[in-house]
Amino acid sequence: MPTQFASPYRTHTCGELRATDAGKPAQLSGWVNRRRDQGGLIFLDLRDRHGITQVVIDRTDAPAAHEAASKVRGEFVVTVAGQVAKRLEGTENKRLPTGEVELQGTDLTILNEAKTPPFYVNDPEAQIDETLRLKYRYLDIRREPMARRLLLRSQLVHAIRDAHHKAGFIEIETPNLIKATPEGARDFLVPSRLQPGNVYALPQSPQQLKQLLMVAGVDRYFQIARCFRDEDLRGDRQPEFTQLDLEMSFVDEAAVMDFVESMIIEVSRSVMPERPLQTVPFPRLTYAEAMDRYGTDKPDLRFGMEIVNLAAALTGPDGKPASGFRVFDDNLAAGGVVKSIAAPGMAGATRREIDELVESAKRLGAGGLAHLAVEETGTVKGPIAKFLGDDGAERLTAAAGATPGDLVLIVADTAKVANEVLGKLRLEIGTKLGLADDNVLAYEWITRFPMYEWDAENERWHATHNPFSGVLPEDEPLLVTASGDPYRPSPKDPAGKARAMQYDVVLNGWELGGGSVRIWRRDLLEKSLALQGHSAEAMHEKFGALLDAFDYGAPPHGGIAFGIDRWAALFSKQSNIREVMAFPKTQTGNDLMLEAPSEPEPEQLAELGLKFVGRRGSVAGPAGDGAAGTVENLA
RNA sequence: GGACCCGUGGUGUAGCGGCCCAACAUGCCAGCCUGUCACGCUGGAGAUCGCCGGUUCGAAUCCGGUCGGGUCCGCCA
Repeated sequence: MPTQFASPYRTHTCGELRATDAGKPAQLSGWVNRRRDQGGLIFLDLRDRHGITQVVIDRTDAPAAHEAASKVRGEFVVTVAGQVAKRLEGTENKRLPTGEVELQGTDLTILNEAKTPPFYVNDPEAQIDETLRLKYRYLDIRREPMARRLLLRSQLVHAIRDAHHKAGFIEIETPNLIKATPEGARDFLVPSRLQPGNVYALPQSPQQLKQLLMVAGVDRYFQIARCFRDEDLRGDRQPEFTQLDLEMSFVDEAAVMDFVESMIIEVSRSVMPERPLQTVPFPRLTYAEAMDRYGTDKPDLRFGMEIVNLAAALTGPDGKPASGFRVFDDNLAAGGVVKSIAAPGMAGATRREIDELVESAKRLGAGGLAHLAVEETGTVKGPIAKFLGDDGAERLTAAAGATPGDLVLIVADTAKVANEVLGKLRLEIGTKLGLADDNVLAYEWITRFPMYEWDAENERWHATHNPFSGVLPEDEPLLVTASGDPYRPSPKDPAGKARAMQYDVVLNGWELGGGSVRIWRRDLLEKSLALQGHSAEAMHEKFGALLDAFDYGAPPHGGIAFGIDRWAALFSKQSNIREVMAFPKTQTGNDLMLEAPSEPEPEQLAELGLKFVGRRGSVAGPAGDGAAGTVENLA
């Protein structure tokens, strides 16, 4: 009978008593969820994270307990001893797992009183201002929805650890006080007291450290790692967040992806057994395919509505554009594309709905948005139908894959713009029509990303994912510049066409994780870093440890990193990762509960050899002069 | 750095130029009630409408600024 939670304060939790326990003595402790005072009879719903159990206290049977119970209010912490009893016929509560029984309390002690809480702790449905939830996070977590999500997150992390240990991974912690890396996001800096004038940086990820662990022969490493990035916040971005970070030695892309996919499947089935995996094994799309068919590198595959290229349906037998509609023909002749999506069941869209779509398309960068409705009879209607002719219009909607009832939306523009606009419209319409089943888990791989994007401002190539990603073997000859000197990159370099051994995991349209097989040869890494604008001296200054390590025998290696917060949010059907973090920050980086960030003590600054040359008020303090919060070093 | 939205008793909302020193629900307090479970009934307290300034005879309501929160772009894997 005693559970793992049994203690001097309780024999059971508030979620476990059942009819079979009737007649047994029991003691429960918890928070008062609700009190119903019937006069001579007081009912208390006692709550802990395991559930709710009804306690009944009878004035004639237990006068002292009744007296104490009459003083009890919501959120008081109490302990009640008594006997478990089956409820009277007809008074069972089917909505509670414990609803067949009640604890007939004979002794009640108030362990702690509670002020009236600032919001309804006992109402899981209540809409509460997020400021209040964050300020009183300990009360918010007491509520069922947050408690459930944090439990789910714990189960997720547990399952991840299990899967990795089983597969021979070693969990290794890497430091949080490391060296600033100029790559990627802005670093959080931590001034050093022992060495005034110098700073540590908090890791944006353990990337270099895990590669060094591979050189160290660890072979298979993983970590549930806290990462820090000093960038502006979003619903899916916090300044500190948690990654599943892993790296493997003596692997190619397939080996990493195979393990990761099996790990994801195992974790998903164990943590979310009731959520079906849409496709197993996971679909694999190249970056180029994903952009072509979905207009994004993280397509939501829970619904179709793919982007279709209409060129073939618009050209005549001579291969020249001949649709009859100038906008299409001219754009095709100029090397552009004409692409479409078919919105199911939207043929009857009102003028207003269509105007809104056109408006969206223009806002997203398209010159315009043409549309054709395929009526139930098969007749094609729309403002551009008269240019295309009956035949042309039907050929076009057939090519678009439209069936009766569909609305075909067409963009004529460059491939880049057309894909992007239609991709976003696809998402907007899919959301509006509820095409995505929110119960399904649709994982997919996106592979073969371009190695680099041209950074016009800094005249260099910029790694699309991570500066250490390896190039596909067949593209290795492309890692050269037009000038022949890797230290003089230009936008015309063949390197712009090189593809990386890079793979992303996408879940329901969210980028869950990304990784690559790394460059593991010093000469190749130096070449790639040169293309990325680093001089020989600079790369040694910034990545010296890794480059040096490669001189001592680096194995081929690769890995991946996952956003644990996003994974937990998707499992919880939440669109905001704050909902799966115990103590998140606001969009302006404030912790409303602890009131951080705050002003340091002058002595602390002095010890660090720092002084503020301008400041804004802290959360608690008054607004300052608004000058930038720059720091001057006194060392 | 920019755009947009929100801010009214403890909580969630209504009111959007005079009918409002503000309404409704819930919560809170007191009393009554021995089978309730969102218990019920009776009574009561509680907000000068985020803050500052302006327009107006008159501002919760209109305008400007500011603070706080959110969504998005830039930024960021």
